Amino acid sequence: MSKSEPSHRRGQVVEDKILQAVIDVIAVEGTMAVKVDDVAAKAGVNKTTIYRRYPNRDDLVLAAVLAQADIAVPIPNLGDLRSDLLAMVQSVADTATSSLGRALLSASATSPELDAMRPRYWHQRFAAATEIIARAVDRGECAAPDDPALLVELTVAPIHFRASQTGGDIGDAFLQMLVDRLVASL
Amino acid sequence: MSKSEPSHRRGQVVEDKILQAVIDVIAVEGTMAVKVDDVAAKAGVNKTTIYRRYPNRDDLVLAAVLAQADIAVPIPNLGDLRSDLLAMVQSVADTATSSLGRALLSASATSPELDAMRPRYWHQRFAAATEIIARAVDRGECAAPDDPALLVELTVAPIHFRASQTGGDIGDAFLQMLVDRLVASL
DNA sequence: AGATATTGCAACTTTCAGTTGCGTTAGTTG
DNA sequence: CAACTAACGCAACTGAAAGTTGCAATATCT
Repeated sequence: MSKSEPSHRRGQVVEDKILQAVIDVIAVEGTMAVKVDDVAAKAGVNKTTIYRRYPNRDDLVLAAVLAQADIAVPIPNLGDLRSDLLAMVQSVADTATSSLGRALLSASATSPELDAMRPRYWHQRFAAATEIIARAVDRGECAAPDDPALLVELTVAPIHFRASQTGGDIGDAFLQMLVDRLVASL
Repeated sequence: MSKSEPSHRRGQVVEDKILQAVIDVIAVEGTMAVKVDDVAAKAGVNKTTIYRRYPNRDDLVLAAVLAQADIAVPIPNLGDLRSDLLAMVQSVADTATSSLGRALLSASATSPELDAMRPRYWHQRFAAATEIIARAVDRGECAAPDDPALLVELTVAPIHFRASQTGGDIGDAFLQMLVDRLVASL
């Protein structure tokens, strides 16, 4: 057992630099613009080192994205259902309009691995949101809904839809309207 | 006036073959799988000819997708509100799940033309859907809503959301639920 | 038929992904 | 501190696909 971490690693430092370089590129030019040679240069690392850690370009991009997505989605806790929902919905709107968010969440034009990652990301968010609702139920603010995840989904979808498709305005009025509809159905 | 089309063109025929070849590939394997050499082969045309018409690969794909997008969205008229809405919602689901539709509607910052086209596409669909509702109101099936376009938007968004983000199931049950919620709010 | 635009063809260059062998550096252990 | 070893740097590769160029062949219009 005393397997004292066979880690010979100066690795973690290098890995962080690499993934950060990838994220930097994605945020500005999108996932398609990520070139391994460029990443190596920006990270001050040799191309070979990258390929030693990630079998191919797609896996590299995926790892970077996952590292970003893993920063836990905060669960607002303001003590009031409407406030919590508004904070969460605002957070969704922020990522949906940020260039990094758009790059990460744009379907197609990416790798199958990224496609597989999106559902996990959203389930994470849904879990956070249902937690909000569960707390409100505990406080006696409202009745427990049949399918809280679905309600959250129907609330979040229009935000992403406007951001990625219609280009419609995503302002306070819109977000409040969505929250109102969710609360009304409780 | 007698500008008798300086067209020396045997071109239109060739152009159609090229774009059709691109569409064929997209429909099966997606936009990423489109290789200029392959397209040239499938279209029975030389690679040079393609590059004489389209400056680069992206513009070629874009041209093919835009040509497909111009086919008008049909407005179902089955004489019943629920039936019309279901048909329309089903049509949205079909395009959202087809690889051609995904190519059209995926938000990739790589083509401003596509970005500009998406809102128009959806407004066209919204117009068709509000037409459906307007007819139902005329028939006395329901009251006229404040903002029919918004209702349609909230109905369509979850479909596209599941198709492009969560990968959630888009079946009859889901579509009917969406339509039910729309009808209920009339 | 003759002029001209369009296409075919082949041999390029360029870019980027991914690989390989070997030398070098930096942690780990005694 | 010395030796061992994993991780890294370096350079020169291969391979696939994008994009280019000059010239010959062919279709279309007048």
